[in-house]
Amino acid sequence: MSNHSRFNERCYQLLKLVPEGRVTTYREIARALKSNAWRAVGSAMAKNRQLIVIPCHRVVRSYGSIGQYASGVDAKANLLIGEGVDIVDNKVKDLKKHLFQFGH
DNA sequence: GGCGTGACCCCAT
DNA sequence: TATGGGGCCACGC
Repeated sequence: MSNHSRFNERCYQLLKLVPEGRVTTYREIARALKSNAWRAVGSAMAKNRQLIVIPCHRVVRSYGSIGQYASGVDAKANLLIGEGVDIVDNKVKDLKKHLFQFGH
């Protein structure tokens, strides 16, 4: 385990584990890191410049709202829909169905 | 070495 | 059912 990594990078590594058609939440990532820094997780995503390598479009809010995205919420919604996630009015229709958990 | 900021969360009106 | 406000943490200046 490299606890030497920056918090941001640990978020990215976790995010890479989320497969297509699945989503996770800012809170789940923080929880997986044994932290309550959901805020910091959001900041980490915002600073992500490698949109292709790091699929931050698969991160949504706890209530299912898709939140924000560097290229706009519409792009985020379309990407998710393209992966098979049901999106209605910028919200995940059935979060429980698509939610990927890191095993806790 | 302190302070503001942000792709958030949740409860109380 | 909609909003408001307080709280949480890492990062950069």
